[in-house]
Amino acid sequence: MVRVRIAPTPSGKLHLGTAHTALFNYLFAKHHQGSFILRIDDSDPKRTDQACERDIVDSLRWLGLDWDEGVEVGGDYGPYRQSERMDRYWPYVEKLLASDQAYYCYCTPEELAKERDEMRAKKLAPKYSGHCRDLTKPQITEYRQQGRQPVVRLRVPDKKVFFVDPARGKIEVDARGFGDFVIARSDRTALLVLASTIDDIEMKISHTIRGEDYINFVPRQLLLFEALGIKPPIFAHLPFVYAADGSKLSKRHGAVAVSDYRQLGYLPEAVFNYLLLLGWSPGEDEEIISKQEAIKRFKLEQVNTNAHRFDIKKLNWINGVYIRQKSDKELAELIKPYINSKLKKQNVKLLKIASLIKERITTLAEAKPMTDFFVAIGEYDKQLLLHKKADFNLLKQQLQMTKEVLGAIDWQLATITQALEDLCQTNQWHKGQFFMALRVAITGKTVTPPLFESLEILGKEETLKRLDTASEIVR
RNA sequence: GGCCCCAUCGUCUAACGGUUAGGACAUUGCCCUUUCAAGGCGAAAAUCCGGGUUCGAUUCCCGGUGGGGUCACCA
Repeated sequence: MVRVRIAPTPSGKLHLGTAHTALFNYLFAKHHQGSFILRIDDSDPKRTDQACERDIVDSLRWLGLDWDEGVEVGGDYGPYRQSERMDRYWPYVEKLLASDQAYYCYCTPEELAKERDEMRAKKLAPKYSGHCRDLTKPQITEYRQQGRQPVVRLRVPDKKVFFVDPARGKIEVDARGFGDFVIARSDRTALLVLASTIDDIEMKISHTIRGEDYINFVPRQLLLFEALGIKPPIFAHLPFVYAADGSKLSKRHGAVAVSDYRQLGYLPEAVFNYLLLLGWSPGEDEEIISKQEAIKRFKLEQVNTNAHRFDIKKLNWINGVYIRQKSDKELAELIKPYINSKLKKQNVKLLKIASLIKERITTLAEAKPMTDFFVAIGEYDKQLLLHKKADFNLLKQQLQMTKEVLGAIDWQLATITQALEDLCQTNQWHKGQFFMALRVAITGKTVTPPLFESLEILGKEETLKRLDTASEIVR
């Protein structure tokens, strides 16, 4: 039975990198009809923020990465908040102490720091010397009398440990490289290595799929599993997602949280699809791929282990693809939070507007600047009205005649189109010049959705009014 | 510094040891077109370097270089 988990720390909003890891865990679990578990690692109160946990939970749901067990859904292996599991770790420590696989270390932080500095000075890997490994009874008594509060260290054997990462192959590390490490603090609380290992054991995790920064963590965990006499899960590691410049994706790059992208008007399907392409390929030319298809075809073994760079342009393209796949009705709903509030209630208009802008926006937020002119027209430079060698006299004439023609017709797209095409042709006006002038008069801008359709939506009255305004400006 | 991971167009990637090294985004040319898009057809663009193994290396091995990670009573 496949059981995987993600264990984010609620110290920030759901980061794209965490979402990437969550996605791959999700796909792997679903592909194998297994369970995807959400555990919140809030063991450190200083790094815990309710609002962040809320954001993480909401963002995962928004992306469609629903978990089978965990925070807010429950399950048989809870609690799923690490802060509620703190008392579960010490018994394991006692067990290790009793079998002499772990021991108390009385060294002070100052002594340890000094030791590390010395090793660094000698260009050696800084690690614990093993000073308290085999203390005699009198020594222990003396340290206790000095009031020293001991930590607990695992007795690390001199040997190499290895594991097979499904995506990377065999990874071997010499345990002598890190020495006896601390598993419990002097106040008897567990460190991450231990807490995480025990949580995974108790939650019967079969595969831990996480960021590559944890590769160096695995040997320690393996040793812990061995000491505890428990079969370890399979460990797989995903590469990081870096910013476009190759540095770490951080706040100075702007939006780094999934919710930031949601707010900017990206669709969950698009973010899902984009993240999927970072490290996994469908192996054929088509890159737009549905969640169902991804679940069906996902293989951990074929995950690419290169570092990834986040490419906003590709995300934009994918987002545009998904926007175009929406029906007018769906898109109308989606853009509501972004557009001028006066437009929101006009459902008939909105449907037509949605169809007009569908091929022109890459994010939902872009709907606003593109549709604002339907509500009100801003001031514009009268030079904008002049296009392709036109002069103000011609322009005045064009505006006047347009107004007369449009004022006399039945307000429908077909008749509007007919009337304006005819007008342009009979007077032998330059099409580009004439229609650009109209466009500016009606919208105040040179880049807009299609003109005739926009007029229809705007309505006769407002159109004629704007033509008047333009005439005023020209005069 | 020790250890670990990684290395194909600018970016994301594909290629049982044999391909004109394929695709996508971005860039760019043309077409369509009343703007902008969308769409169609093209172009340019890559196997980090050096040794092996092999009839033949993008692919396997070794070394180098580069990038990243990790070495706490943080997570």
